[in-house]
Amino acid sequence: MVEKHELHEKGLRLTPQRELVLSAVRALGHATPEEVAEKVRQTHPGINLSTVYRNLETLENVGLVQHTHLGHGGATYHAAEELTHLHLVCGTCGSVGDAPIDVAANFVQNLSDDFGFKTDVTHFAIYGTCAACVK
Amino acid sequence: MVEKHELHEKGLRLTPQRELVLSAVRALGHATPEEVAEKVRQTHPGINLSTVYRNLETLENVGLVQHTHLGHGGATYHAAEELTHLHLVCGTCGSVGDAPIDVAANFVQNLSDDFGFKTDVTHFAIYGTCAACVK
DNA sequence: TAAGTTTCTGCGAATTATTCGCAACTCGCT
DNA sequence: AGCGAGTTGCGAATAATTCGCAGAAACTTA
Repeated sequence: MVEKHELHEKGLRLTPQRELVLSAVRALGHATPEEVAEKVRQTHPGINLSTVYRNLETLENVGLVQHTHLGHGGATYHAAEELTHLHLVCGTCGSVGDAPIDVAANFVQNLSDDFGFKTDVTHFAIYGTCAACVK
Repeated sequence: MVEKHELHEKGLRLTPQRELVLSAVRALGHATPEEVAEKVRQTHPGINLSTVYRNLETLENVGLVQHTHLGHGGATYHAAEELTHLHLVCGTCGSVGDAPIDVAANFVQNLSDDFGFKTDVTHFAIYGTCAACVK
């Protein structure tokens, strides 16, 4: 249980709810708080939405989870281990595709060279139209 | 009055409120609905927030205005003419910097070639840390 | 340029998303 | 076991955005 360590280091506890939220995020790939709650409730109906919100926040502080803004309103969360790709959000159908980070390597380099801006590639969503919707 | 034409073509009307919202967006560069409303109210206090929301939406449909998600929660709006730059959002200080579109040209090309994904460069925000905060 | 039609506006209420306060509970240390 | 601090559930509080309506205004046409 890797996460136990991370949590205890910061005086935090490993509760069943916290574990469930984390594994839901891992299972879902990327999901909104609402979706995480729904997933968790499939096995543990009693869990409160507030708890999900709070745990997502806590897990993010610890670095086990991270969030991204995928366009519309809400944030979506990912497990930290899976942050090895970009998100391609389709404005037409709403789907979220993945692309390896290195497609952006050049771009990130440009921003760094020209503006001193250090891009957090994993945190941003790329907006456009997916291949399926282009037709 | 260029916008009159755009509106009438789609059976829409040019109302004072609509004009005010548009010029507020143009004056502000980029702003949230709330900020637009505030700006408009400096000269015309009676304007309703709902009206601002509705007009931003309408103006966007017509193509005079466009919105972007700059990270946090809400959308921010820009005049269509000014959409010639990317937005570099600093996660540390919250500032929004600009960069010319062509820094991303290569990146956009990659996504198109490799994934058939047509990126809307003007619509997304790039998240990271600005030069000032890197130090 | 007056009348008619249809889109807008203002307003308040309804939604949706997220956060808070608090008492009861429980995790982890001793 | 027992204690103290972090957590949970729950309901209420906020914040952000959307809706429904009735009256007001903007085009169109004659």
